[in-house]
This record gives sequence, C-alpha cells and structure tokens, in this order.
Amino acid sequence: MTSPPRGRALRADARRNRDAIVTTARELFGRAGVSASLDEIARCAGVGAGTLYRHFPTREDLVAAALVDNMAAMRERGTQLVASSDPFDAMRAWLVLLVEQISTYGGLPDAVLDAARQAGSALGTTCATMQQLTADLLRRAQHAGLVRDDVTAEDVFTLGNAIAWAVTRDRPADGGRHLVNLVIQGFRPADRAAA
Amino acid sequence: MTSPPRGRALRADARRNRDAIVTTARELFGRAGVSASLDEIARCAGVGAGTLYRHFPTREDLVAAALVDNMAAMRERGTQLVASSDPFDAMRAWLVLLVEQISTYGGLPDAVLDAARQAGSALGTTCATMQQLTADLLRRAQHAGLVRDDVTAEDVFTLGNAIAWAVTRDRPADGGRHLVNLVIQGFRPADRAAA
DNA sequence: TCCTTAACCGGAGCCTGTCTCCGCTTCACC
DNA sequence: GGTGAAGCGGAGACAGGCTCCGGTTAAGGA
Repeated sequence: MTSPPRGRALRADARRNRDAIVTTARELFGRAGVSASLDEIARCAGVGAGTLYRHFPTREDLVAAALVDNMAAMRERGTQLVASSDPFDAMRAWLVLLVEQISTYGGLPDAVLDAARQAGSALGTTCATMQQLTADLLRRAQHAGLVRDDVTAEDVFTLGNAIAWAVTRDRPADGGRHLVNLVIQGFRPADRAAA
Repeated sequence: MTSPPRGRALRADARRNRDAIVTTARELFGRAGVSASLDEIARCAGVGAGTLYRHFPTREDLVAAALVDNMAAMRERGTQLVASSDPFDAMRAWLVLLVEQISTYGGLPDAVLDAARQAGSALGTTCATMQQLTADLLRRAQHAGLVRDDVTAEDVFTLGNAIAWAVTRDRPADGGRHLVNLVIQGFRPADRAAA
C-alpha cells in the first residue's frame, strides 16, 4: 500500500508489521517531528522495538519510508514543471512545492540536508532527484534570462530547505508562500524586477 | 569576566565554577552544537552535574550565558547601523551580522526562534532586542523607499534565522553573505532593482 | 494435512543523556 | 576560630536508542 518491498517479497506478517509501523510513524512524526521516540512508535504500532529496527535500521530509513508517496508525487510534478510554459513561474511553483513537502514534519529539513550530503542513504536518492529537478528548472530560467547567473542550484535548494525550516517552526497560514515569493524576487536579474 | 551575576554577588567558589562552566560550554557547544551533553560539560569543567543545573536550570540559560558577549556587541553594532547613512546597506550589514552570530553554534537558530516566541526566557530578552533593531532598520529602509512595503520585520528576522540555520549546516566559506545578498535583493521595490 | 525451516518476532537489557535530591563541604562574616 | 548560609557533587531515578537471541510462525513441499 505504501512502501517499496525492496528485494524479495516480505512474508505476510512482516508486511503487515511494516505497514503498521510506517502508518504509526507518519502519525507520531506529524505530532512530534522526525525525532519522535522510535520505541513509542513501535509500541503504538503494536510491535516490539526489535521489529522496528529490523525493518528500519536507522531513523532515516523510517523517515524515508514515511515519505515515499510524497516524494513520488513531487518527482512527477517536478517533471511536469520542467516542461511548462513560464520558466520563472515554474521555479516559483517548484519552490513552493519543495517548501511544502519538506516542512511536512518538524526536523525534516535537517534530515533532508543531511541526506543530500551523503548519497548512500534512503532519503539520499530522493534528495538527489529533487536537487536534479531544482537544477534543471534553474538552468531553464537562467537560459531565458529570467534569473541571475550567479544563482546556483545549491543556493536554491538550500534556501528552499531554509524556508521549510522556518515553516516547520512558525507554521504560517500560507505555508511559506510569502517567503518564497520574497526570496525568489531576489533571483531576478537587475533589469527585470517585477512585483 | 563573562557573565552578569544577577541578584546578589556570588561566593568566590561559585563564581569560579560558573565561569568554568560557561567557558567549557562555549567549547563544547562549538564542537557539538547547543545540544551537547550537559553532564559532559560539567565533567569537563570539573564540577558535578548538580552544580551545573543549579547555575543554569535550563539548557537555554547556559546557551544565553555563553552568548552574552556576542549579544552585547550585536546590540551596539545594531544601534550604530540605525544611525548610519545608507538604510539599505545598513539592513544588509545587519542581516550579515545576524546570520553570523546566530550561526555561532549548531542548533542555535532553533533556540533563538523558540526564545523569540516566549519573552520570559534568558535568550528571550536579547532576542527581543534583535527583533526591535530589525524592525527599526526595516522601517527606515521602507521610509526611504528602498524596501517593499509588504516585507515585515518578522519576515526579515525569520529569513535571517533561516539563513543562519543553513549556514550552521553547510559552513560556507563566506559565512552566508552570498545568500543574504541574494535574499535581500528580493526586498527591493519593483522599480529599483540593482545588482 | 503435516513437517520443516527460513524468516520473523519481541522484549530484556545495556548504554548514554537528563535532571533531582540530599548529606557533606566551604566560604564569609563576626 | 566559630557558625550558619551558600554552595558542592555524585548517586540514582527515569527515558530513549539500539542489540541480541531464544521463541514463534508463515509458506511451501511431501
């Protein structure tokens, strides 16, 4: 229902437990952030701690599992945006989406930046995709002369995460849209400012 | 030497211990962020855990004590900037300073935003000062027509903290100056864009 | 239907960190 | 140098992270 059974198929009880853990994790991560107690997640899911750790050796693995659906949706939407008409608005929409998704759970921006740095991890691969899409969208906007040349893909990704960090803390009603609009104006070349 | 002996003067041994704790805290906070082990700080400072907790009932109290000098310097520099010639450059300089100071220790941006929300705390009062200076500098730039009217003091403070958060994680060589310059361009009114 | 076994389960237990409590020590003042 | 208040410190209670291993169970063949 929610997760990729990597390698061979899981036994029925294992799959059941895995799903229960992921569902419970989403619940508790939402309430207490990604640093929610793993033992408590196991308890609430009705399994032992050992079971949780066997399925998800690290906290990051569990976080990644809790987010697979979101990440898949993001990749799809990002691919659409790369093909859309207005490169600047595409970047804006992408940043809004990035901020929205990365602010899903408290502490997630930290996890994402950690993962972006070390490619091997579970979150790492999805992060790489997000960074790739960010770079593609940026390059397109720059080629169209809509974004300054000294803006790098890393700048954009970093600022997206930074805004997401702020959003997880203040929970503004607009989900960070205002901040994204503010920041993205700074990307415009000097001769093309717009409201 | 470093800290305000609130209330009556401390006994000589108490003052000695307090200083040792603060000095050690700066060291370990610098290495491991503001979530460094308090017991370890006590151990390294050569005091018992009880002593540490008596002087600094909460972690935030210790963080605030470790930062008093920085905060005093900031207040002074901020006051100077409010009286300086170019309102936009003053804001830029202030943001650079804010980012630099708040990125002193890993995890500090979180602590600052927490403190900014609840005025009672030790960090809270210095945060209030920083927010006040931010608001003053912003208002001045807006009156001069150099910053858009829909930018709020909260936006500026939040973005400063967000950039500081990014800086604590990536430690860019320029201390976040590039990001500040990028973001602050977005504050300019539509008819006044500049590189 | 039963048997076998690889896969899986779960919680006891260890480690590290937080924070409190209270008997002992030391400073400061007379 | 005597006295009392101020201060000390570490044992220990508690919580979370993570592991290890004896017991359990699903799944597939006879």
